[in-house]
Amino acid sequence: MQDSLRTGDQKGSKTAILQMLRLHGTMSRIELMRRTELSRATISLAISELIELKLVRETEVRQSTGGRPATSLELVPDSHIILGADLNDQMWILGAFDLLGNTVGKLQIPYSRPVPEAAVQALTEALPQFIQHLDKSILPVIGLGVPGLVDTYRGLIRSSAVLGWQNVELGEMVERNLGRSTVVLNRSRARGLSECRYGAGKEYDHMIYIGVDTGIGAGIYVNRELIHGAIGGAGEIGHTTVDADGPLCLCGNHGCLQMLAAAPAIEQDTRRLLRQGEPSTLLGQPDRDIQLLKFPEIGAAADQGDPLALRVVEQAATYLGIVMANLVNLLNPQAIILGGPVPKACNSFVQTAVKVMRQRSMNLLSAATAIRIGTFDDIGGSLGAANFALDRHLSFSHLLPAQGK
Amino acid sequence: MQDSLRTGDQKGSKTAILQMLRLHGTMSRIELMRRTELSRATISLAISELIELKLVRETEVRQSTGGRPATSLELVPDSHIILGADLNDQMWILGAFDLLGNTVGKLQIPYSRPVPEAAVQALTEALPQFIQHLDKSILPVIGLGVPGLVDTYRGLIRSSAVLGWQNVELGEMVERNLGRSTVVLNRSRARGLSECRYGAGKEYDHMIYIGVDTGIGAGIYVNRELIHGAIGGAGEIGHTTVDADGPLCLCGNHGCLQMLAAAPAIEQDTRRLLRQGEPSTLLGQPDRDIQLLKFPEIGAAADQGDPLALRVVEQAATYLGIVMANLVNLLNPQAIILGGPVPKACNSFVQTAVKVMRQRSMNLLSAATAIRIGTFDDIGGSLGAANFALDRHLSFSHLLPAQGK
DNA sequence: TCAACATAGTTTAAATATTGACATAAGTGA
DNA sequence: TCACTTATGTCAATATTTAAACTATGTTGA
Repeated sequence: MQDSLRTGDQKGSKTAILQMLRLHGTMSRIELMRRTELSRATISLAISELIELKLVRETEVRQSTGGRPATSLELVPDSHIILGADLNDQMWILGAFDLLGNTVGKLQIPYSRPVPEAAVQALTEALPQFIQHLDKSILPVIGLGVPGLVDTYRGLIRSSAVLGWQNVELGEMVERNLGRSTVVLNRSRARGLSECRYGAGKEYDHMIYIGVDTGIGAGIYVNRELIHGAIGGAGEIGHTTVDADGPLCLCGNHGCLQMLAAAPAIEQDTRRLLRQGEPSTLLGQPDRDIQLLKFPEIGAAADQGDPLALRVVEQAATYLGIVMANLVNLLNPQAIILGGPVPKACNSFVQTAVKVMRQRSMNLLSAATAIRIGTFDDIGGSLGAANFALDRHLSFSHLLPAQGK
Repeated sequence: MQDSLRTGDQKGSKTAILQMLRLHGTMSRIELMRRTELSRATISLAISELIELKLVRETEVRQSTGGRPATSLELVPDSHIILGADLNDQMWILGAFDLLGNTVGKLQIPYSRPVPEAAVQALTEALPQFIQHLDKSILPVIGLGVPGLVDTYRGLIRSSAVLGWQNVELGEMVERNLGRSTVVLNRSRARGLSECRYGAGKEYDHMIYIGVDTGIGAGIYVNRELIHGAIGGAGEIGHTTVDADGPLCLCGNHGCLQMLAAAPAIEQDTRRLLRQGEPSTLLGQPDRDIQLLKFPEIGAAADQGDPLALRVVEQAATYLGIVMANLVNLLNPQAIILGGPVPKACNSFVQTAVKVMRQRSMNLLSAATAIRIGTFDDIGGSLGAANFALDRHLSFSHLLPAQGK
């Protein structure tokens, strides 16, 4: 788990090419030449061998640009399988994926008690049967996306409010039980990585993912790779202070973003206003239990113009928009991907957040920033975690014929 | 100017070794082996040749750790010279540096009129004489650190409030006049790069530089390299919104950090309170012209316990501290370097900013973040710009004997 | 004091990787 | 059709990298 910090060795043109195709998708030989800074001859030779090895394949012949048309190349999707899992407080979502990010297997694994041992045991018991179905070569790594602050370099969950765990050496526990190299990262970062490589962000080299669910998490991607920071904690956007006098957060500070803009905040504000007697279509039948009102319904009401819901949603989205503006000024991303159920279920939330972001960020930077809604649902975390594990561990050395150790 | 995005080609062990020594400083052969992921043999051979070429030298023999002691290696400082310049609204500060970051020449070049042509002309006229003194090999690049929003990939100043310039193709202008490859970047990012490589940040791989002067700018460094973002605008921290109802900024938004925490804000607040008749040691003689009161004096008064000055300084530092806390949560840096005259001249400013930062960021992340005061004075921008030019352009291919093109 | 061990660095032939230069392929437009 | 453009293939020549055996220089403890 505690490899060096570098992602993917650059040794050998074949490795470099595979890495490039994995991170950036389809490319022609000429494009590979430019991006890898290798010669045409080297690329040509290496590609022949990789096609021979059935790791790469030609797809379409493109439009001519005035000469011989280029041929697109991509990884052969069904040559190898990678595994990833996304953890929440009730279950794992385990996924198996090919090298193009397609899901080839998915399984929900509930665990009995809210303790690390139970979670690890459930995963350990379920995995053998899960991978039995997959007759292809499964790479000997697994990535785990978990909520909370994770020291990725040590596979250590430092602290997770969602799980109620502290200092859990999850990486080592799983590695011992599963016998495969294990990489642990924050699940928002994992979900963002799947968007970055295969989803809404796949056109962008520099992007930020923001997941809005019961909390708010983020991932920052530079050149399609995740930024970690000192201990793997980069991206804790949910604890950005947006209102110094705001409500107390579990982290000990006041006015953290996720106390003001995540789904629970929207639900609470809505209930409070309803109790104060404000009119709203959300009341419906008179015996309606306000306590059962959940976000999807509120978001839908806002999109349909219900004034109360709209007001609450816009308030929350404004906070997010301010943080997004700061992100734009600070990191100048090509795109921000808004993921998670809240942006997906509520268009007015997104509209407001983006409007505020555009207002409050520098025009020149804002103009260079695209906004997209996340592509993946609950499988995104597993896909991203699996990819991250591959980033960290193999760099395809396992796929190529052995030459020396 | 519009090379590929990659920094430094990885071709050849010698290039990789030189790059490693340049970015990370002194290292032994074994450490180089680990960080470059090359074999001992390769390192050993390459180092021999590099010593032969007088590009690398052995320095001390270290303490033994239970076996043969390692020998430290570093770049030979006086083998080559790089050039950089830092622009403000009145002059260039031109510098020449060796490969260890030592200043071997410095010159202030005022320019007559506040237009790009005059600035470029002044630089063009002064340079030949400046480099005449330096009898060593001067690498054919120059880096320019300028205030404002810079599209680094195009050498274009998009917009600079300090200079009053818009869409100036400075890179091309200078390149044409000087006949050397020119790289333009924001000067705060340049100043931070000098701290990152040679100054207060040289122990850290992941750091953030914040310069507090008449404005506030920043640079973000991951693995000792500058993060650019989509158009080179990453680091515009001065326009972070910290008080949505705050004063109007030149950028068009309200409550930007640099309107509340930079030197002019401190000066204005102090004057306002003095005019309101608040007691302070700053008044001194009764005929004192309040309008002439400048930051260094206010900072000194705050450090000596003057209540008015302290109050103003602490207010400004609190805003900065909030932004620093957000930076810690968002990027999890190993260190934040506070540069520029304000932190340097006023200890209480720093104390307060750090205190607020520690309060408002996640404990686990804050505990991993060191705070340092910048090392360099006005030469830092030139040094950083020169380094950045080397990062972008040569990667030492010019230093090694030619083999092919 | 000396053997046993630990860490750092060198040398060699042999294996691998990369390239320049030239050849070929497949399109466009007059 | 020819002249031109862009993309790709081939191969001998060259450059780089490595495994493995060896040398060098320290510590530790009987």
